[in-house]
Amino acid sequence: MGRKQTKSGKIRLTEVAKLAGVSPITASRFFRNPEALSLSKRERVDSAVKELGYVPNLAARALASHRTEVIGVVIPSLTNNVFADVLRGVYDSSEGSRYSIQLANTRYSILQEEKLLRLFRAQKPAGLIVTGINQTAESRAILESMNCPVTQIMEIGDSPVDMMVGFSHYDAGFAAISHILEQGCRRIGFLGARMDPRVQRRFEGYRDAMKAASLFDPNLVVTTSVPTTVTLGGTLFADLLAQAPDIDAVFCVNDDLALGVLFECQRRQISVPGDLSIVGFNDLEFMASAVPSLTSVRTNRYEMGRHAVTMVIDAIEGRRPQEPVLDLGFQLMVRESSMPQSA
Amino acid sequence: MGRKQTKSGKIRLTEVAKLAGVSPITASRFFRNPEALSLSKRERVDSAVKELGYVPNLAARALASHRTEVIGVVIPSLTNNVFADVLRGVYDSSEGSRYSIQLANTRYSILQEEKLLRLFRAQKPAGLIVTGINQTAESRAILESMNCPVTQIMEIGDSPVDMMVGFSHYDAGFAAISHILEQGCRRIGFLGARMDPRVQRRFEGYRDAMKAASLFDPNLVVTTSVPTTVTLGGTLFADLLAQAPDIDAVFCVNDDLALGVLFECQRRQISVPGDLSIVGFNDLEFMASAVPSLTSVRTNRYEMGRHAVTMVIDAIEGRRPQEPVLDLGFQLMVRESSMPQSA
DNA sequence: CAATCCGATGGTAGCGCTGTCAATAATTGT
DNA sequence: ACAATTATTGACAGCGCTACCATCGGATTG
Repeated sequence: MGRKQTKSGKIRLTEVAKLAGVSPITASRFFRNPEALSLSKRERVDSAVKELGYVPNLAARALASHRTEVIGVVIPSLTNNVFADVLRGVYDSSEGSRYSIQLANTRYSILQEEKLLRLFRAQKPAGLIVTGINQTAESRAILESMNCPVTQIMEIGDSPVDMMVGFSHYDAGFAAISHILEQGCRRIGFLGARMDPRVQRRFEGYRDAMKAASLFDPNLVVTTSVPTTVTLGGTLFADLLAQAPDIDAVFCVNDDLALGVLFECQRRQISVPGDLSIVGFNDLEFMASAVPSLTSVRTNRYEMGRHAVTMVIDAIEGRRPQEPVLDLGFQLMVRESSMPQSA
Repeated sequence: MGRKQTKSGKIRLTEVAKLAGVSPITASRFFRNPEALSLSKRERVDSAVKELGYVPNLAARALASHRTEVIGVVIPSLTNNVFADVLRGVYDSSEGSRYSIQLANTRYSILQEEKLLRLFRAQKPAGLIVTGINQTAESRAILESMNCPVTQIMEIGDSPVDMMVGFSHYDAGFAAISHILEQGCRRIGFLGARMDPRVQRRFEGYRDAMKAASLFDPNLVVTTSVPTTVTLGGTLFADLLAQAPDIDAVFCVNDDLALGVLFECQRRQISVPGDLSIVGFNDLEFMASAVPSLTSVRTNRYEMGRHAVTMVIDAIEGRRPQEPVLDLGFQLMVRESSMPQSA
């Protein structure tokens, strides 16, 4: 594939153009808008590119054209499975397009997010995807000044910076509790770790559902700011049991905690769902596989990633959606762990 | 922070220099090597930058300096927890440095990898981190021609492109089997999914350990090219039982499979470790939490990410390690699932 | 057949920054 | 005190590409 690029002769667009017998600008157009060339020139440039092994210089392109083909993606965590799925959607959607993805990780810090956005600004990205709706005022200002399409993902709210894809965590939390209540449970515990804004809203759904049934009790709530793990699920559950020994169900803000609760139940010989119902959140793959299988709230994370990228690319290319906020909803996946009668 | 950057007046380094009363080149040095400026100029430039809200143009910088401050990272999967940990190390190490990370995902395809490397070449990254040692010849050629430090991660081998951080998957597989044999098991099954090169080498460790004990039997091996899931662990285990009902242990190439096996055992009332020992690989967090707790091989993924970045940055800045290949080893984490006597 | 339009192509002029090297100021040794 | 050295600073040119027009031939039209 192409003659070795010797030290002596750098291959620039000019060299390609010379070999193809066209002007540099025509060679340039070959990459950006090949249809604009006549067939003969297109072929001549094409073979010159291959012959010389030409590699375009992205920095020069960006400088001259005042834009890049980078879509920035800002997420709070790489370790969290939830974002892995979103990212899979993001990368799947961006592949095949001309755009490449630049990832940044806030570690759940809005100050870090602000810093990263500042960094992105220097890169003049073609588009941006950010997580959640709780940016600092400064972050919002940066986003608004950046002059490129922006999509907020994971949740939806009233005042999008630009576009949004997500679902209502409040509604999802509320729906999960409603389901548990329907199963006849009354003392429903709440287990929360890393209380980020979305988890907070799930809690509010829990709280309001419980209040509506006149069953809310602060003793039923155990939370921590520590990052989530399966082991932590067991620990929090032990704390909950100490506070409220009479619980008959637990709602966990994520599936790792739920699995930890299940293991702790096995350790303590607590029968699930006989003695205790368990409901998780996110519907990770293992939930259906556990014994008993674990109820969870399925969130369409992969689709979220896909849509976010598609919306951004469409907007970059002038095809703005008529509706800037896209609600992907959620599905309650009812399984053995919350069906006492089926035990 | 800085006056709004109005449409009319673009803020370039020139503007900053003018306001600070220095030449543009001095202002430029302020960013790249502040110690070279006298204190007074440094302060003047600093306040001019803040006053104008100057944002450097990275493309111009890259074009003029012939380099970028991007480290490319090529991994096969985003969904796999294993790489999430590596990436955490990568991002942790790169933070605070001047370098930013550009991620690319091959989806376990070496052709996709080749394509991505070609793309990276156009960006002239400052350094590169790639997964594994099984690149295509073309990929290797690209890596070698790229003229920047390269670190191969996840495993180690004989002919590094440049540098390496990892461990021997063969040794790890061999060690896991040796441990199971020591516990008195004889019919040890092997469960493998997505047989990538590293998984393949774990298999070779299994095979040789079994052969050394004259216990190898093809009927004990069940593999698939399907990506790994917990559910798949259960399915493969069912297949294994059908092939070899007399097994007394299972070695799973990763922890998801191991968890799936555990669940399947619970479903079938197979006592672990009484009837069957289980050993996983990677030592994900939940392994210690499961009931019974699950034996696994701990791999130092976070450290791998950290070291890879550190080595690359050091090499970029001229501090090459004396030893280009770094073996991070592994630890066998023996837990209840492989200790029959303790049951 | 002139007037008009359109598609294909090229010339010119930078984009915003930094490498190189020379020039100047500050510091040191003897 | 003066040369030699070292810290600071600046002038100039140009990185490789594309935006912006201008051009030019040929097709279309009335």
